[in-house]
Amino acid sequence: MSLKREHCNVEGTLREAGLSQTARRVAVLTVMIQADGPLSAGEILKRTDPEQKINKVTIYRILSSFRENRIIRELPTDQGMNLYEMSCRHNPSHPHFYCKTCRTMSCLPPVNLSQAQESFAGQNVFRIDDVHVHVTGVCRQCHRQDKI
Amino acid sequence: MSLKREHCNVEGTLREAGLSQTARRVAVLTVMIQADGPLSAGEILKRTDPEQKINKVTIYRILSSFRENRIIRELPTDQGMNLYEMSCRHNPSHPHFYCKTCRTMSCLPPVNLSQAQESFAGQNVFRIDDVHVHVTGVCRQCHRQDKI
DNA sequence: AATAAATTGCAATCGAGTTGCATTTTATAT
DNA sequence: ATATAAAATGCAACTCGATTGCAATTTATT
Repeated sequence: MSLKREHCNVEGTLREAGLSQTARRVAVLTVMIQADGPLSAGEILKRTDPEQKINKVTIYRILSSFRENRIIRELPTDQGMNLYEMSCRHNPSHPHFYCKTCRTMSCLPPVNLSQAQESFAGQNVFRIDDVHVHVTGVCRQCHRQDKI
Repeated sequence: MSLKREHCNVEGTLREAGLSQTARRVAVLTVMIQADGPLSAGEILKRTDPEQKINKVTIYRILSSFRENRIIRELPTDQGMNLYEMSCRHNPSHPHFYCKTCRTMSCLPPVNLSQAQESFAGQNVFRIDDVHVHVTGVCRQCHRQDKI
C-alpha cells in the first residue's frame, strides 16, 4: 500500500457491518486502516493507545468479528500464527511475500500466477522458493447436505 | 491424486536426500507416499504402525528433516496448524481447497489463477470465498546483506 | 434513569509445536 | 563380528498463539 492512499471510514465500516461502536473496536479498526502491511495480533495490540489497556482476548474477539464481517482478512503464516490486513475496496486481495530470512510478510500486486516469477522481478523479491495458492470456500458435498 | 498412480521409492528417496534409513523415517515416508491428500502430524502418527509407538516429537523432527530436504511440502492452515504432502515429480505444487464446513483440505489441479473460478467449477467446489497466493523465498534486501 | 443485551477483563486453559537431555540406534572403521 | 562416534529417538517439561468460562462493565434502547 502506498503512503498517500484512500481508506475506509471507521464509523461507517462498523455501522455497515452492524457492529456497535465501542472504543475498543474503533481503536483496533483505526490501527488496521493505518497499517501499511499485514499485522499480528500482538502488533495490533501494541499499536493501540496504551491508555486503553486493551486485553489480548478482546483483540482476538474483535479480530474474529471483523473477519466474520469481512472487514479484515486473516493470513496464516508458516510460523503458526496469523497476520491481519484490511479487506475492502481500497485493499483488494493480493499475493503476499514472506521472506524466510527477515521473517517479514509484505504485500505484492495482484498478478496472474503463471506470470508470477517474471512479475515479481520488479518487487523486493530476490528468490522465489514456493508459491502456494490457498482456496477457501464451501465444497459441493457440504452444500448438498445443507450444512450451511 | 488418483488411486492408481506412480509414486516414489522410500529407500531411494531417503538415500538421495542423504538421510539415514531408520525404521521411523521409513514408516513416516511410507505413510506420506500412500496418502491421497495432505495429512496433519497427528494423522501421520495415527497411520504409522502402532507397534512402533513413535513419539510425536520424532514425527515433528522427521517432518522437519523431510521439509528441509524438499521431500515434503508444509501447508499452513487457517486453523493454526500444518498439513503435509509429498513434494516430488509425482506430486507437483498445486492449489489446495479448504472447505470451511467439513474442515477438510483437498488437492486441486494446477491452474492459471485468473482462470481459477472457472477451472474449479468441475471440482468439488461449490463456492470460493477466498483465493490466497502465498509466495515464500528471500527478499533482495536480505540477499544484499549476505544474510544467506 | 432503568433495563436487557452486548462487550470486555481476568484467569485458566488448550493444543500444536519445540527444547534439553538421557538413551538407543545407525553408520563406519577396525 | 565388535568397537566407536555420530545421529536419531523418547520422555518430560515447556513455549506461545489462541480460546473458554464467568464475572464485571459498557452499550443501545426504552
